[in-house]
Amino acid sequence: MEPAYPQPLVMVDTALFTIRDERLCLILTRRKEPPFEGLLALPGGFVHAQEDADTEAAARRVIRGKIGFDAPYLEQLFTFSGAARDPRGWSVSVVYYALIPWSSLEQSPSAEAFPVDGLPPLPFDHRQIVAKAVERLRGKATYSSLPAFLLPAEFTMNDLHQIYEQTIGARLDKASFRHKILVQDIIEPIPKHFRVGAHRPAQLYRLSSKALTPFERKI
Amino acid sequence: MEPAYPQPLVMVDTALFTIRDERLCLILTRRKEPPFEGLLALPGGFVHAQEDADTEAAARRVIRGKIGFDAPYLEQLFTFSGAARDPRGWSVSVVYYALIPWSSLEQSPSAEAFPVDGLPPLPFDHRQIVAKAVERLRGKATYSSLPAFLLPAEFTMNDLHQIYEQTIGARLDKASFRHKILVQDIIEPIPKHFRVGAHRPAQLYRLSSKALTPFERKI
DNA sequence: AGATGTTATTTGCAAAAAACAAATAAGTCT
DNA sequence: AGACTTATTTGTTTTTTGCAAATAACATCT
Repeated sequence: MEPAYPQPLVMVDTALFTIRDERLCLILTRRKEPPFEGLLALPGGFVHAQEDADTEAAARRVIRGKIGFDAPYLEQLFTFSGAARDPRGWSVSVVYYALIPWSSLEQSPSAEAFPVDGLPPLPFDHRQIVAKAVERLRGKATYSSLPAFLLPAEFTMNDLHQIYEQTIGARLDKASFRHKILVQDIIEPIPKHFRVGAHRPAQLYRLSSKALTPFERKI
Repeated sequence: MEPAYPQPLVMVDTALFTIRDERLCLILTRRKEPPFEGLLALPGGFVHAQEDADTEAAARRVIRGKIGFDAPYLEQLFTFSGAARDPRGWSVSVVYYALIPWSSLEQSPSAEAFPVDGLPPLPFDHRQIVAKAVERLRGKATYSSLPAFLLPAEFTMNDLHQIYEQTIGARLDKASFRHKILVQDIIEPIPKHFRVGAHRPAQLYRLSSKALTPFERKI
């Protein structure tokens, strides 16, 4: 009934996205133990069947340990497995990705953000994991409000526009973008709230309750 | 270094989709061992770190054991975990879903297909797994050629149209559908091949090499 | 105060895509 | 041959996009 086989190692890893200086970045952590001690890597750890309700709870524990609070958006990405990915033996890693506004990270000093297009060498199969995470984020950005979770609670249409351009990695027409976003009802203007500056004030928006509904699309 | 905790059970489960009598169905298997002996369930099994290169290899092994050949389309769906999902204790199940043309299933007698909207009671958290698998399939159908993998190698435009309607669960205009599919280049007509019947013959198509590229879309 | 610079937001129009309705094509069956 | 049925194309209307330019709103400078 119980399998006679030795059990594989079960762990979680996390890809924590943020946008700093208008660039898509990942939070990395310096490993304090072997293997790969001293190297920068994705934050992760073993799943403790006693304390963790499930792997998502384990991921949340890891993230809280790293940045000190919960990520506004967290989603399971993919499960990586095999004998080659970890020198300690055959392992399974359930990977989660999260979106975190840089504004909330600035105070936690332990969190260092590295642009995804200029990452240092990563241990294990973390390079592959990052590739998959970026691909997923890009993919979802084209038909959902995901990128908005990289912004603080209040943001302007331009903030949103820029963050979509960053995550998708392409130029988007301003007028069309504005129209499509408003039609989707994923954000709502905050009455009488504007960001003031040296120029015309910009309307501030917040996510609406429909924010997580994927955009309507039919084949 | 190695965790002091008892290791969780690691298994794979599979959601095997097919279309029979114009209805979206799942292949279920009757459990031969406790727990839930005798009940119908998703095909699955333990991951054997020795024989399975990774969880995808384990899934393929399970599928081959069930239907006797490889599925034309296989993709990781999600990893379910927790103490409550299996009476034997805390477990992780990496779930894969596959698309299989009914035509290739008709000969293997062990494969029984049940319409997804009329499934029998399922053990473990298999009900949840099914829900997630259907959701994923529906989602991907709106922007990819996935449903085409439920068809045999040669099919008509009407076959394809019906299968999209089935998986998406909505009506699609025939003329628009035809145009969009052809523009995407995911299928190609087989020269001089037609399905003949009591009426006007229908052009036969096959998947093109671009079949797996998701449709182009911008926000 | 008024001119100027700069960013935000709206408007208008041409082009493309989609939805809808209907006609035409190509066989079998009687 | 004519009726019937399904496949495929065509045409028209409506909606969405892409692009360019105009207008709005403020701070700052003169």
